[in-house]
Amino acid sequence: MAPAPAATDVHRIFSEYLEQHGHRKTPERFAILKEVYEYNGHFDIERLYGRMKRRNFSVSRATLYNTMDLLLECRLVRRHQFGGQQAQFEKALAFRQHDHLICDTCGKVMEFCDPRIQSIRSTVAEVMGFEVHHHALHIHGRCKQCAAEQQRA
Amino acid sequence: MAPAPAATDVHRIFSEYLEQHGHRKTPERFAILKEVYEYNGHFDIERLYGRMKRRNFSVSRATLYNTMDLLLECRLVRRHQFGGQQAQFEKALAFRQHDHLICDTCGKVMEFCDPRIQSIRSTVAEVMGFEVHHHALHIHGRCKQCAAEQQRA
DNA sequence: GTTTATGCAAAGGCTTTGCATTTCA
DNA sequence: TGAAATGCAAAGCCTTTGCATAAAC
Repeated sequence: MAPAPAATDVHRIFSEYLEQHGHRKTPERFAILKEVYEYNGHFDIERLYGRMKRRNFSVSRATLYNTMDLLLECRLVRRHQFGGQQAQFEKALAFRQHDHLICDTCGKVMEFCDPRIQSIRSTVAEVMGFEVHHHALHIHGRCKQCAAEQQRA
Repeated sequence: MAPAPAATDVHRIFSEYLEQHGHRKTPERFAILKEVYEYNGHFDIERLYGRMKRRNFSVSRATLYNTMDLLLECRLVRRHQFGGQQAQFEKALAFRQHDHLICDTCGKVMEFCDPRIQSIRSTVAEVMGFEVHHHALHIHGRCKQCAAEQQRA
């Protein structure tokens, strides 16, 4: 597992990305980046919006959406569509590649890693002539706790 | 691979499901089922709506959404969220378990099978104490054709 | 000084909901 | 006949867009 990058690394990566693509370095963009990287786990735009407002750095939802696009572009953030209609985000650095377990009973999202997914990717690339960029494996079901609760009832 | 069930099998499965759950057997429901099973590949609600209207069996969008929920419930249909905001559906019987390759350039969705995904499911169930119901593996990237086109340019 | 980003509010797209009408059992 | 399904339109979310204002370069 790669060492967790410091906040300054992330800042630098974003800064260089903006520079190389002719985007401006606005305080909003860096504030959002910072906020995103202080978040553990998944969050949606509304939650991020509320949190930044509470911390007295209000940004508009439009800017949040725009900036998330930039962060996705430079791979500092990942986007997921777990179930509902709103996208979930999470920081992309600092954590090794992982996939998701989704409890359809309580909505909890857990992470897991399995090296076999890498070999599947390689096989697909080879057999289908497909250039793999990324993947998402979602395993749905019922978590341990919910199964236990069901048992008691 | 299980033999492809005839239309009558599917009809019977749905019929029994409706009966056992105290739902009514309306002509709309069976018409939708039939339409869904005549579809090859993925489709969204709007497409299904248009197709049924053209074939002179108009149903409301509301009924389509309601009926798809029933079909999902009895596992005759699967729902996917590939990229955008609208759900994609496909019939669930007649095809073996498969996963999806999504070309982010042209939007095409292809299918593939890999037995290793089954062992991942088993491992997750065992190690995490998770009761697995179903999964979705989406591999994103660029398809052969789009890669070739890119080459020429 | 230009050009790009921000913020707000309006518009958009997909899905759900409410309610009157119809239909199944 | 009574309960449930249908259809329509309105409302709900999440997201995108348009445009005036503000800010970066």
